[in-house]
Amino acid sequence: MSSFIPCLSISVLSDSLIQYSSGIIPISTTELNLKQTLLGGQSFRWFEQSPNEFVGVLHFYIVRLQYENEKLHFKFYVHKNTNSLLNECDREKESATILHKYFQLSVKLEDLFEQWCKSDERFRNKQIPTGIRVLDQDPLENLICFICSSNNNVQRITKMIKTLSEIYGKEIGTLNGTTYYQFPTIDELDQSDLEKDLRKLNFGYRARYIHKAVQYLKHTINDPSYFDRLKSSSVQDARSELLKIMGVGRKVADCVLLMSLGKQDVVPVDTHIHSIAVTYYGQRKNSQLSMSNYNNISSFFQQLWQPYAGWAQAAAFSNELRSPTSKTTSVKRSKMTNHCKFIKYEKEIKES
DNA sequence: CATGGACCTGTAGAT
DNA sequence: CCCCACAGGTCCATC
Repeated sequence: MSSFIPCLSISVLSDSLIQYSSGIIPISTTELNLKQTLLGGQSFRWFEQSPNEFVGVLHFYIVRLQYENEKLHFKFYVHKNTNSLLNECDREKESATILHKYFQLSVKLEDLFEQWCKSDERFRNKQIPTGIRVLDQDPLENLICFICSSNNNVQRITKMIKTLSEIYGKEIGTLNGTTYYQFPTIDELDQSDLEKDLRKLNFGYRARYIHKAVQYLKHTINDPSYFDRLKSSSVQDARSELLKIMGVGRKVADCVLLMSLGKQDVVPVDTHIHSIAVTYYGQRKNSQLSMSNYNNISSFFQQLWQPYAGWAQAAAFSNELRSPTSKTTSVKRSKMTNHCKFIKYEKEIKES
């Protein structure tokens, strides 16, 4: 409890930046594992300043979070020209509300865990960490991030998104020597040379995807409430809409559905979840991730982990991720469990 | 339909 | 030091 205050006293703000609010949200470690949640591969906009301290950008705020003694400390910063009519107390409440929504704190993770333990022995045997929450992220930002994620690693994705924000997003201010930028809006990204420019910035073939996606959303869809519409659509309808976007395949679509459109039961299947299915749940080896295969694995986990299967996926996934810089590979895989379950499930699928 | 390549870039690890 | 495989996939062309 002593380390937080001194830490804050040394923060240096640029002239353009002002502290907007600060406060505390009490929350247990079983409900929130801050590091795994922020850096576990669902968001690419958070940076670890020191152990248990993170800085990122939410809307037009720079947000600083620190977890200590069962409490989430927060501080919000804004550009000085962002005028707010709220008094200090209301700003704190507003900030807490933003975090409450972002971390989806009305979802009780401990209760979900209890449910998952009943159906999955890997949860029961404590092979899955607690406190990993699915973040409710901005749809456009999430979409672009996961378009960038294809055939890529977290380190590089994070760098690309940082670059994208610096080039196209509005500057917020400089905190402790680092300048932070808002994620660009669709209008800010709507530039004729976007692909060419992104290629220069080493986005690779994803430059074309992003350019096409922006063109499509801005000029073909041209609807500010597009993502809101998808939120209130069924999973199937929303997914088939997302699949129309260049660079968005089934996996990216499912990530957007889960992480920014509130579809809590969707289980995105990537190489890691695929290999988890092979290692622990008896999926056939050497099977490539074909469409029917994807459907099988996704709906298997959906059944196994309901409700909020996507949240269980995030927890199960968190151990598997590794950046190319880290030597430590994922957790050692113990013996295969649940083998029979998957075989049985496959049979049931065939019969139905 | 299902399957196999190509696709950008950066880097850890082996040769 | 050079080479190569691989990192939260998707698109496109052929069976």
